[in-house]
This record gives sequence, C-alpha cells and structure tokens, in this order.
Amino acid sequence: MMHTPLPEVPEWNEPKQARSRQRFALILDAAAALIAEQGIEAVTTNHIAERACVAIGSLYQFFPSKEAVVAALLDRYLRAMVTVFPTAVDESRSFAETVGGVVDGIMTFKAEHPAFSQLFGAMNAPTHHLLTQRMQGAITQRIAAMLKGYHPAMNDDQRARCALVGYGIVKGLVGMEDIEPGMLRSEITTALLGYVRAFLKREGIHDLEALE
Amino acid sequence: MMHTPLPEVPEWNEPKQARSRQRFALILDAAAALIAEQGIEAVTTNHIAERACVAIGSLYQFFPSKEAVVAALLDRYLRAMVTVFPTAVDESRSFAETVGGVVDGIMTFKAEHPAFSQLFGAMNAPTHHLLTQRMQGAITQRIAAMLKGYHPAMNDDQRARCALVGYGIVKGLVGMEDIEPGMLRSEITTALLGYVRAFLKREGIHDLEALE
DNA sequence: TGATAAAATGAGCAAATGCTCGCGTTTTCA
DNA sequence: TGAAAACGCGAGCATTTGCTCATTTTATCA
Repeated sequence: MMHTPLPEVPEWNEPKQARSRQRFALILDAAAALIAEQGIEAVTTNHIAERACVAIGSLYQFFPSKEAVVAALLDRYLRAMVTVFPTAVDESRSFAETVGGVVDGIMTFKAEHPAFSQLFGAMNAPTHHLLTQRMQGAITQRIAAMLKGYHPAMNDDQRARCALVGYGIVKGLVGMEDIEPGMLRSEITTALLGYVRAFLKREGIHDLEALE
Repeated sequence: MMHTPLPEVPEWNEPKQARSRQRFALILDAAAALIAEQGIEAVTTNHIAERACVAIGSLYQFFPSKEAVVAALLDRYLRAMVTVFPTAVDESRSFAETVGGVVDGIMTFKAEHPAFSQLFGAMNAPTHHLLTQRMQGAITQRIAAMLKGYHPAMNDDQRARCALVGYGIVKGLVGMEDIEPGMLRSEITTALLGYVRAFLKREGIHDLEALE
C-alpha cells in the first residue's frame, strides 16, 4: 500500500525564529497540562496563555483559533503515536506478541502524556470531527499495514474493516478507569486478538498465524 | 445477585402537576433534538428553552443547572437502555445468539435516539464523570448478570472485568462512522464474542457454551 | 548601523452563557 | 370560594469566552 501522506491542514502558522519556536512549544505544553488536569472543556485560550506565561496576543500570533491549538497538540501526539506501530513484519515475533507490543506502546504513551487519552476520548463531538478523521485515518492505516504483513490472506476491505474495529476497541478501552493499567493492558490485548481471531474465523480465513 | 438500586442523585426537581410534567418532557425532548443535531457542546440552556418553546425561567423551575438537564436526559435513556438486557437465561438461545440480540437492541436504540450515542460517546470529560459512573455501573451490572447465567464457571471478579471490557468495546464501537449499521452490528457482535472467548481461554475456563 | 520584518504585549470588545428574580397565572385542596 | 402552593414568564445581570489591534520590543541582514 502506497504511503498516502496525511492531508496537510494548514491550521497553524509555523514560527520562523528560534525564540518563537520555543514559545510555540510552550503554548502546546500549557494546553496539554490544562487538558490533563481539567479536561478539554475547561480549556480556554486565555487560560492556556496564562499558564504558558505568554500574552494572549502571542498565542494568536501562531494559532488563528482555539481549535488550531488543539489541532497542533493532536498533531504532535499523532506524530509520536504512529511510531509505536511496526512498519515491517518482525519474523522473530508472532502476531500476538506484536499486538501485545503495540498495546504496551500505547499504554506507555498514555502514561507519559496524560492529556492524550483525555483528548482521544473526547474527540467525538462534531467540533473535532476533522481531527478525529485525521487521527483515525492515520492509525487505521498503520493497523491495516500490520494486518497485511501478518495476515496476507485478508483482502483490502477486510483489513480496513478489521483495522477500524481494532481502533474502536482501543479507543473504547484505553480511557477506562476502575481497572489497573497492567490489567487493562492485558484485557485490551485479549480483546484485540480475540476479535481478529473471531473475524478471521467468521470470514472463513484460515491463517496459520491466527490459529496458532 | 441482589438488585442494588442505582444511587439516587436528586439532580432535578420532579414536577408535581400534570401540566408541568409535560413541559418537563418537552424540555428533555428539545435537549435531545439539539444534542442530536449539533452535539453536546453546542447545547445551552437558552437554546434548549427556546427549542422547547418554554421560558428560560421555566427550565430552571425543574432543573437547577444545565448539568441537571443532561443528567435527566441520560437517566431517561438509561431506564430504556437496561431493558435490552435479558434478566434471565433463555434456554432456547445460545450465548452468542443472546449477545447478538443485545447488540441488535443497542443498534435499534441508537437509531431511535440519535442523541444517545452523541451523549454516550462524549461522556469522558470530568464534568460528566458522575453520569458516566452511573451509566457504566448500571450496564456492567446487567452484563455481569448475563455472564453469570451463561458462564457460571466465572467468578465475580472475572465477570466484573469482562463486563467492564464489554462495555468499553461497545462504547468504542457504537459511535463509529465510516461503516454501515448492519456491518457495524456484526462487527460489534464478533468483537464481543471474540473477546469473551479469548478471555475464557486465557483464564483457563473451559465452558461448553463458550467453545460451542 | 539602520531599515525592515517578525514577534510580543495586554487592554479591552462583542458576543454568548448560565442563571436570577420579581411578578403574573394556574392549580390544588380544604 | 379563597388562600396557598406550584408554575410560568422573560428582561437582564454578572461573568466568561474567543479574539483584535495599536503599540512596543526584538531579531535579521544588507
């Protein structure tokens, strides 16, 4: 599958000086901190600016709107997130082990970036529809690529559907409270592998890897 | 399992006259319509009142806050939602068929109440934390009861965990776009059954029903 | 060095939001 | 029937929100 580049949405203005590149990051950090502490609802441009020790006018120097700040933050997360997905089949690991590794990566990412799961979980509103699409598109693409590597018997449509559902499963589970992270990790893995297995069986795909 | 009553949160004032009971429902209908059309973010008390053709003061006659309106609406949904879960084992249907039936019920409910999935999907913010707890608690309780009926070999802890994950899977998948409802229905069912099967296997529970 | 562009500032605006309160109307019930 | 309670109303207040803009400060580079 050709690597379709993500649609470039020029939502924010890249700073051109070193000084402002730092402030740009500062603003994103402040936004992340506020989101982590109080959720997206409580986040306002004024609060972000204050938290970042930056004048409100400076924020609007780079970000044309409040939405743009969120978009930039999510873009930052997305760039880091995609790296947890392997790009090639590792012959020394089974599909199950690989999926486990990806889930580990996601859980680690979540722990290191508390704002991420907040953002990820609250991206259902129509306001964030475009952002959701971006995130979902980028990640399902990676999952589909993984499936192609490990389950070549699936066709494109099946892979796309399977990837979408896998994305949904993770999205629904990763924000779960009332369950310890370690246990959550194994439940997510079990859910993903259980689904893929059931999917392959349902579709009549008998795959050595899947049936171990 | 004893039917533990839901924690009574006196969030709104029940009307005492027939006339106002109608207006109470009218306000909830308006809120649901607005949420369905524009998402929860766009919903304001003024808009709800206007849409319901009711003075803003009347709204605050019954609802002490904006949150209370949402809570009441969710309570209404919750009461209807729990009825899709069977309370006793139907000997004529397998576990898989029963789960399929529940998923059907959820999909139908979603189609009939467009605001529900909006609300359901957007309940991650800390603002709605109590509501989430209520919903999650009530539904996982039903799921756990189902599991007890069909998989008596599981212990309470396993059932609770399994129910929580099942809830998460549905939550993550039910709001999915980019996939037709019919297909979504079968994918959710596959995901749930695949997870339960994998869970039972992982935990070393060999159950006739589960392994068909 | 000085001219020009880029960046930083923060008072403050227009609009929206959640909600109050005083007053008028309808219902209840003895 | 009459008084008390419940209901209905909507102008408008206090606050917040996203954002602008005139001005000052800092960086760039011929």
